[in-house]
Amino acid sequence: MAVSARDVARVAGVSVSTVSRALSRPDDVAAHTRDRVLATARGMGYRPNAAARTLITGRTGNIGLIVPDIENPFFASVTKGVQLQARSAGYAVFIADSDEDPSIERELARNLAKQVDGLILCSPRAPGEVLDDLARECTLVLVNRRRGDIPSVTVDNREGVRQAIGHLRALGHRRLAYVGGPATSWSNRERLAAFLELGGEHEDTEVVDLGFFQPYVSGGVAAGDLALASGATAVLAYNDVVAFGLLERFRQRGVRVPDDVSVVGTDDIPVSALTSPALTSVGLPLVSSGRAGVDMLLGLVGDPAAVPVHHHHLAVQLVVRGSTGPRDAAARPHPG
Amino acid sequence: MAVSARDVARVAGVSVSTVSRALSRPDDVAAHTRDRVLATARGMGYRPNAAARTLITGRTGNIGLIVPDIENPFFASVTKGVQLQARSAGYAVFIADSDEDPSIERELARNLAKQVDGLILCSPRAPGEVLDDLARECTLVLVNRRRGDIPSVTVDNREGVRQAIGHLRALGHRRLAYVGGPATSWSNRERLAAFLELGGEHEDTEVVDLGFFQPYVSGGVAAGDLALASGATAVLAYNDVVAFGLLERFRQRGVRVPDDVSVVGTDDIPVSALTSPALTSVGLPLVSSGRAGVDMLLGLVGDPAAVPVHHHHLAVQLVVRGSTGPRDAAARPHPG
DNA sequence: TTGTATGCGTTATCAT
DNA sequence: ATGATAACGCATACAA
Repeated sequence: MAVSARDVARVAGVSVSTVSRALSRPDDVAAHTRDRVLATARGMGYRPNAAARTLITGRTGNIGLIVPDIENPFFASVTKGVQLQARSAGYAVFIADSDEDPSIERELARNLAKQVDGLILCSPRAPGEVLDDLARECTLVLVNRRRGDIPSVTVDNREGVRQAIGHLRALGHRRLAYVGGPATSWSNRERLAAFLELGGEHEDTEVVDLGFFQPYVSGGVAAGDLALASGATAVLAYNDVVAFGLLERFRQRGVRVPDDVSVVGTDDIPVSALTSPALTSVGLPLVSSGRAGVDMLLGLVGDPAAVPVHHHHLAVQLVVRGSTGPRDAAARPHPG
Repeated sequence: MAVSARDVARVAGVSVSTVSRALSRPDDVAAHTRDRVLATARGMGYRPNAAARTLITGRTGNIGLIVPDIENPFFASVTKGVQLQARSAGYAVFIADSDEDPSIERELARNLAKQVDGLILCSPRAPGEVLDDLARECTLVLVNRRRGDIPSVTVDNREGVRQAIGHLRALGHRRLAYVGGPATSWSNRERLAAFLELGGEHEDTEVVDLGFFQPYVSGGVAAGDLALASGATAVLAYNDVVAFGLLERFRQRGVRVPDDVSVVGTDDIPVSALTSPALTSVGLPLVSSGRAGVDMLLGLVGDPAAVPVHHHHLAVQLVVRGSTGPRDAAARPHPG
């Protein structure tokens, strides 16, 4: 059986409340008593029972994180950030993987809600109304999504698209295509809108929306032929994984990247530096997003009177690698 | 404020005990009473307080998972398996990321121990004594590592090495090199030993141990030149990420894969299918390992009298892709 | 400064 | 079959 505060009290010759105080409010107890109690506690390997403490204080010292797929490098990186920041603040983290099924995220959230001080929701595809409901039920922070006044951490998708378009135009590309993610994805809606609007600002540049695709390699493979048929010389993909699918399909078709067509991904997940060619990508601060989400959440739970409207918008930075090149590269000599 | 069993009892016109029973042991309550109570509870949005329940039952309904780095695809996949199996069993999972620092894993484990029914430890590098200590303090299952009588889920590393060597010999390779992971890694010790022993069984085949390397891309990059200098025509890497480093360094050096040298990775993480060339890899059942760990753990907590010695050894399967080819390929014409 | 007493929300024991 | 009551381990208000 585990050692309780009562055991420590008995051995140290004090009352349970003194043991409790010695640990949670050391200043309220005499120095010598405190030292003796703490020494005894340590010697006996005493660890306060979290359940009992939670029952009375109402605080758990835990936070919850819900992601669609922990195997997806995007969410793995966000999770990393959450982990790092939570630990440095002394919080433990529950994590629930919805396995890409938005319909169960609500239930997962409610299950966790009772055991955490707050919840971080990284849920690109859950219906907005579900987010509203959950925000009413528990302390909530959205990551990579914004919905009304729910506290959220987002990235500057519009600026990312702007950088990508600027980069491609500087390389001479004048006909650009966008390979979208799921129609229900919040980020995709933002990026698509930005692509059409910002692309349309240039008289000499045409933009093509190739439609919605699954956010997997298969989605990119499926979009590959459409991209070629569109006449675009450069393609921006919803995310890096879709971009990998494009690279794969282009390779199958004998289309060279970047000589024949340039490809830009989004997210800059760690593996994007390793493909061949390495992927030019709109770099999102994934780990930082997780950290910022924790900071925001702890700020909210720390001060219940804090203004519930809070948004954090993080900067993005295009990372240029081998998958983008000049439009006229095909006309120049190349190895092989 | 949240609705408690007391509130439900008042509304339903019964006692708290009946509310409790209606939810946890429905058979002990009259059908019509039960239905009324359950309907009321649902209507009021009642969710039992986990902390209070834990306090009296001693069970949390949670399990803990400790991994060195959630951003590493290997651990992300294991985590996925843990998630899936835990959820299907109605358990929530705490996850702690030690950020590759084995010295804090013990503390992470102890922090979690109080809030979980059992712990899954995926810790390739923690000292064995730490594992022994933890196993004494809480219900523990090791994944991808074996230590004494601590319940564990492992994969057949030896068989994996055997398949890799067999594959490479079938392709005509007779001088094989092994690029190791960290000296402290349990898996690496297993694989290295198997490599030296199994390779030595063939009169006509030489095996070379290139030493220990960091389990990152940088480790593979660092090993690349040694591999070439060793005269080996095929290289087996500690894991896929190290193999990526080899591919990168070989590309820099103008060495073609698989024409000039063949490369085999280990783990078959999802991204290994996406590189160019795609990576031949000893496929480990990562998701299944996580699931098996949960099964084993729940078996242990379900029956406290269960025999504490339990091991699960999972099969591996070499996945052949583009990074391995015949030894004499260089002599044949090739594109370019 | 320290001890005593109360209660957090639930389950378990014992009456009824 | 149901209700009253104690107990889980701790934190806190209050008394000393």
